[in-house]
Amino acid sequence: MAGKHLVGPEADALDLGAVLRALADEHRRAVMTELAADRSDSERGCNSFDLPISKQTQTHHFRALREAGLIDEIDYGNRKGIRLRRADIERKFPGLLALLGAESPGDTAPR
Amino acid sequence: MAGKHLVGPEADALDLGAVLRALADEHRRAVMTELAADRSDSERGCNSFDLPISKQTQTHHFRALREAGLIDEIDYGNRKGIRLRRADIERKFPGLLALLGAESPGDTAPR
DNA sequence: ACCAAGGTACGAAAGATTTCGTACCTCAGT
DNA sequence: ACTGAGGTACGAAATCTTTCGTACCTTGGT
Repeated sequence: MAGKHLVGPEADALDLGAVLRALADEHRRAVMTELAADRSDSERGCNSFDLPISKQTQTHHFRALREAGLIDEIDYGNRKGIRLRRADIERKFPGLLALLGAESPGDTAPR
Repeated sequence: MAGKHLVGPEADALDLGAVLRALADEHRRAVMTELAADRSDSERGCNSFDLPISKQTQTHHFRALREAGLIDEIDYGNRKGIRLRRADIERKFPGLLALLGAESPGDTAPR
């Protein structure tokens, strides 16, 4: 029951185009924003995100995030764990994760 | 001959989703990478980028960049100028432009 | 006044993406 | 061994994007 790591790209092979395409989708970005906000980087269940889409579609999006190299997926057979690849992302694209939190409210400062 | 500024979103209204969708396209990202690399932020002609696509498609992409708030377009009637909105982008999404240069070669450092 | 170069508008074709229905798999608990 | 919860595979519909053809506009130079 150790859980099988599903494969994604190596840390060095992270591709900016693939990453940006992954982050361009609202649902995937919502997941990434939540993950980036949790500095403990603990593993999370896939259904701990409150996505308003069917489970088949969730499978599709989590796979897209994994194939972009943004998360690890751990397959336990009848459930799945998700973990942010923070170190790999920070090494290759420093500051990217911080941007995901930057669209919080309260940015309406007068210019 | 002053040139008319075509409208884009206000600096405060830059939206991360729109920005990431704009940057997800290879051609648009190539333009942005070139613009981000030139620290003088001088105005450039639209055909000074070596895009392997028709001019109608270029019109489409430059418009997408403007509507995302990433560039200003200045219409001179029979030609058009492009300028990076560096300050606005940096204020709202600090570090984003730096990421565009991060996919240069030479990142193959041993881990 | 004409023309050529650069650009846009509109519309259509081609290609990608997102979404979900149906069917099936895997494990935990009974 | 059965069931239920969580997840995947495959395929199809809907939607969105990218691309370009045709037609037209604007300016500068002849």
